[in-house]
Amino acid sequence: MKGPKALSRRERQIMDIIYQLKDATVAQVLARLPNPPSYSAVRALLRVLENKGHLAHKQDGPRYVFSPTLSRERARQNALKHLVKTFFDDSTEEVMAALLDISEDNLSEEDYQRLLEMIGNAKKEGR
Amino acid sequence: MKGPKALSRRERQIMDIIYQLKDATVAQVLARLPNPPSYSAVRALLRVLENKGHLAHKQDGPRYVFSPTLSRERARQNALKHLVKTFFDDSTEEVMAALLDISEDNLSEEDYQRLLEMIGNAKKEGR
DNA sequence: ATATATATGCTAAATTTTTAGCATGCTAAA
DNA sequence: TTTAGCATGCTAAAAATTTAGCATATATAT
Repeated sequence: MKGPKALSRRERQIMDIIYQLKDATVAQVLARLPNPPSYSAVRALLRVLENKGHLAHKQDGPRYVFSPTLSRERARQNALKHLVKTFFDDSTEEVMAALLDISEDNLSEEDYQRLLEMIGNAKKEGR
Repeated sequence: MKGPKALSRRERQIMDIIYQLKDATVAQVLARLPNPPSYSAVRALLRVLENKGHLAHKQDGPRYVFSPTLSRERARQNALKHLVKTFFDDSTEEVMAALLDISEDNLSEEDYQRLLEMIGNAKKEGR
């Protein structure tokens, strides 16, 4: 049961939507897909993703609710590592700079304070 | 020409490779592709990406060197924003935590110092 | 109880992606 | 200069993805 890691275009879009929502019904996915195809098409894709082992579903009343099989934490780590390697030469500092750049409008005094503390703690523990 | 943003599986793989290398020849891309196809196949994909406006090439001696049309900075921002939204609920702090987590083994005392300074500066300017 | 709306299961077709192959040109070395 | 080695341009087939449609079940409201 070896799955190739690389998802197709639609599969990737769907996984992203579900990671964002934590879990989702067919209708929720459909509503968020760009150039949305038919309801049937979305169901087919979800079935494919489930067969590939990327999603699982549970019944919720009359409908299915799909969620990722990989934990959010692991998925995050993988995605972040890939990003850092692809766009930032594995430089933590450059990522930090970019992160502060895209965040700055939304950060309060207290937010900055917490960020400083986080790094302070990491510094202590990480040695 | 306005192209749809969503790339196919191979296209995405190739773009990632080129973003990582800044620019690349056919051979370089081929060498890094998982389950590498033929040389011809890679060239075809590069041509497609160029037609879609994602890549441009310049001649370097006998061969082509391909590079992204979108600036590294913009590409970074887009990718980071997408990641933060998809996996971190748009929470800067959670991203920071994850970043520190995957980085901690590689950070020196001085690195931490610089990170603290960066945030200190952002705090000042960002208000 | 019946009609309506919304689900899923399954199948097959349309489209896109991915790939390889052949022809040709340019560079470099014998 | 002739030849071997790579490079590209182009074309078309193979494979995978993406899509829609029909049959059927189930809940909901009239």
